Order: sequence, then C-alpha cells, then structure tokens
Amino acid sequence: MEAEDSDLPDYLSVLNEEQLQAVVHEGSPLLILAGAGSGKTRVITTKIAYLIDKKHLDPYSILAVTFTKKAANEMRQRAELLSPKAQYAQIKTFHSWGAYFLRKYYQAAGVSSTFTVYDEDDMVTLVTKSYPSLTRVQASAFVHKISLAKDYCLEPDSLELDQIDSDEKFREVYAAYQQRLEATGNVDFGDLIMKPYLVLRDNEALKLEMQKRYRVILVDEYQDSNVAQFLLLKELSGIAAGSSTYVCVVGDDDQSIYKFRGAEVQNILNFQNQFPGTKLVRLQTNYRSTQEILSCADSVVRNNESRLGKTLVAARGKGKKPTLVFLPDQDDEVEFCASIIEQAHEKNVPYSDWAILYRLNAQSSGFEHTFIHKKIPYQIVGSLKFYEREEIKDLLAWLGFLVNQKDEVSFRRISNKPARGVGPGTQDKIINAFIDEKCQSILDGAKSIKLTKKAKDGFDAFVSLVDDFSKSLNSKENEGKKLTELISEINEKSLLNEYYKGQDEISGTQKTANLEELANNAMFYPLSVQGLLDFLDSIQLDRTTQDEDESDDQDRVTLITLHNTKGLEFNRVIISGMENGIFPREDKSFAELEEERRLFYVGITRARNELYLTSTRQRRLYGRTNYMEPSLFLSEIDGAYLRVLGQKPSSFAVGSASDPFAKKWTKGKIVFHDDYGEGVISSARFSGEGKWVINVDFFNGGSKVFIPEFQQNRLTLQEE
DNA sequence: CCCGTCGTTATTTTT
DNA sequence: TAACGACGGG
Repeated sequence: MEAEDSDLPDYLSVLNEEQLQAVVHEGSPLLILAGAGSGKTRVITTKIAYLIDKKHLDPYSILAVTFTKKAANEMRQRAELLSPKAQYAQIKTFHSWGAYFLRKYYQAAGVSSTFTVYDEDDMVTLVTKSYPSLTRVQASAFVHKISLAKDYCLEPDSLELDQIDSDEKFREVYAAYQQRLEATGNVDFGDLIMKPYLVLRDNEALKLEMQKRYRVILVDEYQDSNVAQFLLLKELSGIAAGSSTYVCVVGDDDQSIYKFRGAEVQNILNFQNQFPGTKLVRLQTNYRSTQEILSCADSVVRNNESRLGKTLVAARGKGKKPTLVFLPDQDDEVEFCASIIEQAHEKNVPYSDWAILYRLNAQSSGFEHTFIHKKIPYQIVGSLKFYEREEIKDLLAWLGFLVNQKDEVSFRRISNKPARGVGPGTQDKIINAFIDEKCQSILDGAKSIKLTKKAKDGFDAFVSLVDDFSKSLNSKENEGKKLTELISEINEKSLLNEYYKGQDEISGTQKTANLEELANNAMFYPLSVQGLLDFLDSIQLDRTTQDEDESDDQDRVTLITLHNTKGLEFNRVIISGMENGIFPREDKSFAELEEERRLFYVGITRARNELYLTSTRQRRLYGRTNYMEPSLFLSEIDGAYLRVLGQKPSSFAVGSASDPFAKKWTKGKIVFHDDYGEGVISSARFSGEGKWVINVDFFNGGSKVFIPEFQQNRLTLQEE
C-alpha cells in the first residue's frame, strides 16, 4: 500500500478519499454523483491526467464532453496543467464535437462540407419560408417544438412525435422545414447531435472506427444531457454491443434544471440500468458553502422523490444561518436588498460579493431602477447577446454565404441590405428556381428567371460583391493575412457600415462599433476558408453573452436568473421573489415542481457565506398587483436552519413541510374518499395559490377534482 | 420604405 | 407595464 502510494503522481495526494476513488476507478462504467461545490472539475481533469500519465493511455483516444464552451476551456486548461499531453485529448462541448464529426463525415451526413449552424432566429425564418401561411410568432412556436423533437431524436415521421405535438400540422411543418434545411446544406443545433447519431446508427463500419478510436469517454454535467446525447453516447461507446470503451459520466441529479429544453433527468437516474455494472461514486464533501447553507439546501431537496440521494457535508464549518425576510411588496424588497448591500459596503464588503437571484427576467427591472438611483453598480448576466444583434448577424450571414452559397437564410438576410431592389418577392423567385433546378448556388437560381430591371441591377450588384469577397477569400496571396481584413472589406463594400452609421446617428446606437468589434475578434483567424469556418464555429457554438467591454473584475452586484447561476458562486446570495406563482411558477405538474425545487437547490448552493431569501405579500407583475403566498419551498426548510425577519404571514410556518398536504399528491397514488371510496390520482398539479389540485378516478366509476387541503380528513392517501 | 398606432402577450435558455 | 409585431398611411 505504502509503496504504491509513493508511486502516485502528486496531484493525487491533494484529493479526498471519494475523489481519489473516482479518479482511479477502472473496469466498468462509472457514474460520479458530484454535489455542488464538491471538486467535480478537479476529479475529471485529474482523471484525464492520470489516464495519460499512469495508465499510459494515448490522449488521442480520450474524449471529454461538456455542455458549455466555458466549461470545456476550463477543463482543457486544468488538464493540461496536470499533464501537458492532455492537449492532445479531445475536450469539447457536445455540440462542437458534433460539428467536428459532421465536417469530417459530411458526405455520410448529407450536409455541406462548409455548413454553418442556424440559430433559432434563422430557423424561424426558414419555417416561415417553408410554410408561408405562418406568422413569425406561430413559426417560433413550431421552431421550439422542432428543436425539442430533435433533442429527443425524433424525425418528422417518428411515431413518438405525437408526444411533442399530436397535431398533424406539426409533422407537416417539421417535414417542410427539414427538407428546406437540407436543401441549404446547413444544420441547426439539434442536428449537431442527432445527425451524428443517425450516421453512426446506420453505418456499422464507421461506428466501429469510432469505438476503436475512443477508449475513454467522459461526460460532464450529465444531468443536463438530452435523449439525443444519450443515444449518441451509446453509439459512440458501443456499450450496447459490449465494447470495452470506458464511459464515465459526472453530474448531479439534484441540479437538473433544463427539462424545458430537452434535458432528461432520467438519463442520470437510469444510468446504472442503461450501462450495466456501473460503479457509483458520490462526491459529498462541499468546499464552497458553510454547513448552515448546505443544511438548508438539503432540507429542501430531500422533498424530491426522483433522485439518487446524497447529503453534502461542508468542509468549511458551520457559518451563519440563512435569513428569510418577509416584505410588504416588491418595492420594499428592492429597498431591503439595496440597504443590506449598502450597509455591508460601508463595512468594506465589496459589491461583487453579492448576487441577486430571481426566477423571471421581468423581476430585474425593479432592482435596476433603484440601483441606478442609489448608484449601486450592477451587472446583469445573460441579457444582451452580442451574436444576436442584427448587425452582427448580417456580417455573419455574409461570411456564411461566402462559404456555402446554398444558404437561403443568409442570402435573404444580406441580398437586400441595404435595399438594392432585391425584395422578398424577388428573393422567393430566385430561391424557388434554385430549389426546383437543384442548383449548386442560389446565385445560379437567378439565371433561369426573368427579373425586372430594378431587381436585375440590384441582384447583379449583389453578385459582384459576392465575387469580390470570394476572390479575397480564395486569393493565393493570403499567406499571413488575417480574417479581419475580409470582414472589414465586407463591412465597407457591402455598405452595411454606412447603413448602420445612419442608424447610430439617429438613435444613438453602437452598431458600427459592434461591426468593428466583430472584425477585431477575427484577428486570430487566418484569411482562408478553414479560418472562416473556425471563426464561425467559435461564434455559433458559443452562445454565451459577451459583455467583454466591461470585464468582470469590476466591483458590482450581479443580477441574474436562477438558471444562469449554474456553475457560479458568490460570497453572498439573495434569492428574491420567494412566492407561489413566481417560484415555484404556477400550475406546475408534480415532475415540474420537482424541477423547480432543484432550481431552488441550485440557487441556495451558489452561496459561500451568506444567504438571504425574500418573500413579498404583494407583487406587481405585468401591470397587475397580486396578493402573494409565501413559496411552498419556504415551508420545506427546516426551521432550525432559518432566521426569519419581517412580518410573517399568519398562514405560514417555517419547517411545516411535515404537513401532509404540502406534497405527496402524485399521479398514480391511491386515495380513499369518505364519500366516493377508493380511487387513483390521474393528475396532480400545484396551483398558483399554493394548493394542490388533484384529479381522482374512482374505482367505482366517475372522477372528481379536489383541492385536498379543503377536504381535510375526508380524503386520505393510502400509504403503501 | 419609414413611421405611427394598435393589439397581443408575458418562464427559465449551456449549444 | 412594456415591448414587440402586424398593419396601414404617407
């Protein structure tokens, strides 16, 4: 034992026992249940280094996937610090791995080798064009469902598509969109996962090649994986066919909060069944928060039924008790937050210690107004997105069209901006000809049709711009030149710059500056098709907000939605709006309520030292003032872990979660009613008034809706 | 093509 | 409340 230990590299000696166990494990699939703040990234990066250094694994055969580019970058850097050879391992986001795969096997996937990725906005454009009777708003709803379908790997003719929307029209729209998308040679986000899966599923030889290459596959944040990603992982690892690829997934079922976007918590809950022989390791030592905060978090999340279960233990000691504050209305809530931040600031607590968390973006405006007035510096995380700006999308569309002239969405975006007589009608004609005649370029589509003089002139001007830019891109003298040069050229010659200069002068916007910034961002990419594609990938596969002009080393309060806090930590956290209807959001089914509870858990565990919860009796939302009930979740916190300030509503008791009506009314459970006899709960939801509403199908026929709270002891749950 | 007006509609959003 | 899109007139 001793001798073996001295053989181990240094980086293993800093691990705790559970971390070490996770790092050195081998021989079966591994599920690492990593609680918040338990050193998850350290474990993954150490494992990568260990596999390379100690197990002499070829780094080329390691694939580590994450969900965000930020996480991938951090993982790569930290792994390289431990073992320089880790730079040869593939450490990427799921989607950028998909892009890598599709570029390599574009023929098998039926996409252009120079495809670019359509975002949601582009998808909406394509849906309206492939199904013209739809308004943009209607198209957006379909786009949402199409994305969800792809997250579940469902094609337009899949039977299970009914589970997303059983209306035949949805199938039609999806099919029409998909056909149109394939004509462009481009892909959407869903395709980046789904298409590689389909290619591998249908191509045995390629699948074996992949399985031979990847000896180790690590997946981070596995609780956020969707069905498509699960299917892809299964194909890639060949686990179903008994391959010896080592699969290790890391995640926290208690932090699964993206169901609405296709994340499937069942992936992590069922991992041990899907991958037989799985070893489970729990990382339960928390290095972030104090014990009082963790106990508070635990008393909430243990109310969930669908979880693997774990209990975090603080490495940092007891700490300060979290504070729950009741306030009359939202203005008082804002004032309260401002005042504790200011008071602390007078005692030299920096603003950047603080984060204010909320469920709805709409809640941020109150804080903003008051903070501006009181001169409290703040930053809002996740509002304005650089890449979503109109002018940026215009330039990106130019770049996308230069490498793929089948790109309908980009063509429509740039061919008449600024106006040159190529309006939507002309665009439709050109695109239709392009599709009908299966041309290689949309520009060829115009050859077979008649255009008016005005349209013809404008179109010719556009074509000559494309020619100019293509020449610049493909010139033989590009050695040493940067992509910035091309972007600046486009910016000037396309007259976009001039077009937006006018707008900037009238409305005081920053559009020309943004265009320039985009050009500057391309400084590190060579002027070549490959450089251009890499640049587009780097933007399209990283949708994080870019407030780069104001870096985060400034001292300011963070205003942020609960969802956006994942992976972050703050010394002092305020979770605002703890009211039924806001948080949890109203009309939640049981499963959704569990997800809301996980969201609360995520919020609580962001706090290092201090946690405040605020709840108002009255709230103005969407121009309406409503009387509010304290959040159900507040009653779930054990009273021993909470200090309560302000006027407590009479109906409220801390730690009253033992109240049988606070939970347990779940679909499928058997109940007994004094008047109607035995029945089964066919649905259960939590109303905005903080009460359960259940529907019971009685065994002797008939069904009824009840609010159990009002039935008192006439309605009882049959415990199994 | 731009501008004003009216009506509609309101979670959360790693890629 | 307020922000955004659709629509019609100049």
